[in-house]
Amino acid sequence: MRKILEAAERLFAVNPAATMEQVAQAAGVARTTVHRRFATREALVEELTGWAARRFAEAVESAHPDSAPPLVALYQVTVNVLRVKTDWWFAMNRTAGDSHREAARVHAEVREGCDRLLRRAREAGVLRADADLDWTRRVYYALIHEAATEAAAGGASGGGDAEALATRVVDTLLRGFGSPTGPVIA
Amino acid sequence: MRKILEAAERLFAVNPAATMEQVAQAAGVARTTVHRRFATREALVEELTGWAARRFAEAVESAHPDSAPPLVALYQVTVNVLRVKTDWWFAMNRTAGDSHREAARVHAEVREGCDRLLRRAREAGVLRADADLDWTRRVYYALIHEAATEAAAGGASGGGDAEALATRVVDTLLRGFGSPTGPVIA
DNA sequence: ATGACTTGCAACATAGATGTTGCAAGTCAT
DNA sequence: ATGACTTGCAACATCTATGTTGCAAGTCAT
Repeated sequence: MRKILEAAERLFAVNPAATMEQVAQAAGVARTTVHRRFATREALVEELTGWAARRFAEAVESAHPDSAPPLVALYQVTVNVLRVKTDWWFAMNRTAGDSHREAARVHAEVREGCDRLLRRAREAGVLRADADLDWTRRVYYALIHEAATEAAAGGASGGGDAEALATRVVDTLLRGFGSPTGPVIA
Repeated sequence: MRKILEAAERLFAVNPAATMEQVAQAAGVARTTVHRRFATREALVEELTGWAARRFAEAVESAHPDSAPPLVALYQVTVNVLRVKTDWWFAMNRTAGDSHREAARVHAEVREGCDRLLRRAREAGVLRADADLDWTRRVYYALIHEAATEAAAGGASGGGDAEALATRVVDTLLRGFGSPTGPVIA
C-alpha cells in the first residue's frame, strides 16, 4: 500500500491525470490490487493528499518553528521539507483544495504556523520591518518548490544536498540576488 | 477561434484534464464547433501552447532585453509578461515540454534571452558577482508566476496593478526580504 | 497438510470523452 | 433572392478508463 502511494505521488506530480493502470505499473502491482486497496481513484487521491499533507506538516513541526531561533527554524524547516520530497502536495494543492478537507485543513495550519514564524523573524530583525508577510510566505513556498524540483531533476540523494539547497533557499529569501551597492527599484 | 483558445487557456491552467465539452462551454460555442476548428484535442493543445509561447516571447521581446539598461529591462519584461496573463504556459510547460516542439523551442529561446539579460545585469553591478544565473532565472520565473497567480486570484484589472506587481517582483529578486542589518546564512 | 490471505490475470460492464456525420437555421455578400 | 459559409443540435461510433467479479496460484502461519 505504501508502495502504491509513493508511485502515485511521483506520477501525479508529473501528470495529475495519470491513470490507475499507470499507477499500478509504477508500483509494480496489478491494477486490481490498486483497486482493492483504494475503492476508487478518488479514494486514492484523497488518501494521497492526506498522507502528503501529514508528512509535510511533520517535517515542518519537527523543526520547532515556534521555539527555535527564527533563522534556525527557517533553515531547518526548509531542510526537513526538502528531505520529505513531497512532490505531490504542490501540484495537487492547486487543483483540489476544496475537495480534500483534511489536506486543506493541514495545509492551512501549516500556513498559519509559517506566518507565525515569519512574524517572529520580522520582530527579531531577521526580516525587514516592512516585509509583506503574505507575499514573503508565497515566495518562500515557491523557492522551496523550485529547490525541490531541481533536486528531483538532478537525482539528488538527500542528505547533504538538502542542506545546501536549504541554505540557498534561505539565502535567496533574505538577500535576493542584488548587489549590495547596486540599484534598487522600490 | 480566438475565443476558444482563450477559454481553453483559462480552463487548462486550472485543470489540464478539462474536456472539450468544458472548453466549448467556457467559450460559449458548441463542442462541434471546437472540433471543427481543432481536429483533435491534441491539436487544440498544440495550438494553445504555441500561441501562449509566442505571446510570451513577444512580451519579453518588446521590453528590449538586449539593449535597454538591465534594471529597466528586468522591470519592463516583468510588466509585459504580467500583462499578457498567460496562465497556461506555466502549467503546460511542465508536462508537455517534449511533445510541443514549437513551444519548447520558443521557451528555450526566451530562456537564453533571459540568461543574457541576467548576465548583463551582473556585469552592470545590478546582480551580485557571485549570483548563480541558472538559479536566479528559475527564481525570477517563480516570482513572476506567483505574482501572476496572485493577480488572477485577486481579479486584477491590469494596467497599474501589473506595474506594482512587477516592482514587487524585481524588488524581491534583488533584495529579498532580509533586514539589511540582520543575520545572513551564507 | 490445511485454511486464511494476498495477488495477478482475464473477462466483463459501464460511463464518459472524443471524434464523426447530417441536417436545419442563421448570417453575410452579391 | 441566392449561394457560400458558419453554427448548433442530435445522433452515432469508438475508445479508454474505471470499476467489478471469479478463478487459480502463491505465501504464510498453524
